[in-house]
Amino acid sequence: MPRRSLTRRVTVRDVAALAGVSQPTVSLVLGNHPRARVAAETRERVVRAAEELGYRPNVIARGLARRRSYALGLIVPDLRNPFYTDVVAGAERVVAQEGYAVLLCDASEVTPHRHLETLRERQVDGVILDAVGAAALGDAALEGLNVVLVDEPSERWPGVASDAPGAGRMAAEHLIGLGHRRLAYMGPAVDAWGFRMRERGFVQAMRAAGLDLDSDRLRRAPATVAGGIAAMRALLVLSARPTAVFCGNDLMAVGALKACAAAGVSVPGDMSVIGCDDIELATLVTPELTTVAVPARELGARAARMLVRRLAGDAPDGRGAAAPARPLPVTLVTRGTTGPAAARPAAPHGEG
Amino acid sequence: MPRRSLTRRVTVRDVAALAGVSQPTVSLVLGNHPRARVAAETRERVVRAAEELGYRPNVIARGLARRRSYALGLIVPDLRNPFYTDVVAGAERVVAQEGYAVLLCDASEVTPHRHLETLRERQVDGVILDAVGAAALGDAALEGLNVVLVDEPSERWPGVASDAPGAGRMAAEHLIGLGHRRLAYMGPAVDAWGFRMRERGFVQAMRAAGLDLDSDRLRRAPATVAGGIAAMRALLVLSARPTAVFCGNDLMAVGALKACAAAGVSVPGDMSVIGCDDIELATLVTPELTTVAVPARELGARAARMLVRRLAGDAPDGRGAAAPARPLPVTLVTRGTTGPAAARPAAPHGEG
DNA sequence: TTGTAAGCGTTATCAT
DNA sequence: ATGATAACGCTTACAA
Repeated sequence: MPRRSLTRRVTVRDVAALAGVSQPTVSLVLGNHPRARVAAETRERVVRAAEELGYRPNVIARGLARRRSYALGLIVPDLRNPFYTDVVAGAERVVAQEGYAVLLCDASEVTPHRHLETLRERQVDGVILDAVGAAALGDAALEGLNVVLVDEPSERWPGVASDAPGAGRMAAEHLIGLGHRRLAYMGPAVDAWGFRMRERGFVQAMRAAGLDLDSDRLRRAPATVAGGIAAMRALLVLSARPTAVFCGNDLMAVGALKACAAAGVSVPGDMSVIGCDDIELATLVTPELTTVAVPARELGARAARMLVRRLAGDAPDGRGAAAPARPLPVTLVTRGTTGPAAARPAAPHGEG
Repeated sequence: MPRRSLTRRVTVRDVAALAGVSQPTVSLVLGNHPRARVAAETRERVVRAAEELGYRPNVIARGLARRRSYALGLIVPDLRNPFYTDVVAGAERVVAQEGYAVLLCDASEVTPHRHLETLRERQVDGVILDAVGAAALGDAALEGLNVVLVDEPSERWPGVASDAPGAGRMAAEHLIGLGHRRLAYMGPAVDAWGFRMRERGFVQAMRAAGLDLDSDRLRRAPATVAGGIAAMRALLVLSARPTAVFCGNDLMAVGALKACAAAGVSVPGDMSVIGCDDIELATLVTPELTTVAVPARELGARAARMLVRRLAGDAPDGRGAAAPARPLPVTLVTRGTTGPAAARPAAPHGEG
């Protein structure tokens, strides 16, 4: 076999030589150009030569010449949150099909700014930002990049979003429908559109039902399990303890559950808990978590498709969100952590 | 401000022009070459010019010239398993510090072969393979690549591994120490070193204690929650039902827990369950999962360091595992899902 | 110490 | 239909 693995890399030149054609001809044939006008017989020879030599195009070189890297950046808030790995999976698949590579960036390890910097240096053709606060990034950070936003609508950049206000509304209506009147919300302080809207939708639906969200019952904490634990602990010691709580995401909700268990508060007997996202974990806790399902994969896939399409359409720096795609619907998933409000609200437990 | 964002990209040439020096000089200064011999005053001018123009090096072009891409591939079995996202996080941090980018590949979405192909085309400087069965990949797939293996020791490639046999042994000893005699194991059928060794260590420790692993009590299923559910279901209907089971990883263990709950089998009362990995999820189920902790981040970090070092050392295709680093220690984490064996083994439950 | 020239592997624009 | 030739942006001898 004519493997020349340890020697020099095989280039178009080698292929050209073997096929007995000029080097650019090879490029024409192998560049899978749709309508490359080259004689069938020539093409045949080239292809065969390439195969025989085990030729692999050098994407780097191609990128340099075409002034495209065929690489995309994808920045997510935290890969340890399964929700985002789902978004990634959705995007990755689409993007791979189109021949792009993905530079995955975890904003919890390195700041978005630094990531953007790196991505720029690597000449990415575009960037998907998922809930990393694009607005707060400053215009310069995104200047000249092809950007698509996930879950942070903007006038400036196109993107896709889930129906976050709807999620909050659904949570509230579900709880209120169960007879709860003293509701609470926990979510992160970060200025992320998704969380803000979930909260807003929740509050609005409460208002619509004539209920108020006392400031004591609005807890700010990181959108993690630990944050959920902390927030729930704070809620549990309130003199007017809520009977139900909506958590900004499932991770927090699971933390809330843990805190209840630790405090001997029964769920959903004494406390109803509802999350948001519907990650796999939601079905792994006991009781299983009631939550509002957000289509993570779909979010990722759509964003990717949108970006890829834009790149193909040669809109190098196209401003403005095109057709402001309407939000992806979310759905209530009733499971075991929400139940009817007790006849009379439970008083704070004594210790023991 | 002299921002020329929408115009042509800023290149070394522009910087050279503004600084009034030749283009290679700029390259010399900005290429952060350790001992680049260039007049302090010149360097100063260049740096200032670069800053003023907002110059950003084009990593692609640099790669082409240096015949290096400063990109690494990282292939993991499944990003939905938090264990692997931890490995990724560990690697990512190290690698980012060294100025490399990571092309993340999920072997559950696309075959390792295709990933390798893509990575080759992108001229990655090296690849980290985590438990994707490098041995079974065939020599050609890895030929000419700089490879580091995680959790699959090989004569051919260097790598790092955890003490998988030790994990199995610890699990067995823990269970046996609690008085269990009828043990079971569940793990995937895939030919992955880690799982094989966990199993082997488990079985050996049983033998050492004069116990046998009946084939009925050796269940093969995917290393997922669903797999764990299926495997546990099968165990529960055995006439000689085990009193304790070691699960190949935590995901399976959680599945096992769910299956027990669904069947009304109390854990650890009627069944002890021990997992392996110690992912965050282990502390989120009730009762919390007893497991053997494997240092995921550390595995990723070490592999990355190993690879980066090799690349720096200019060992383009260095064969052979260097110092066959000894395995990273694992530790038993006793939590709530294991307990003493019941005085007399529980008979299979009737229905009701 | 600095500039000149050549080249990295491709693609693109011309003539032919 | 094909083949020279010139980029792409940067690095790296080697010459000045």
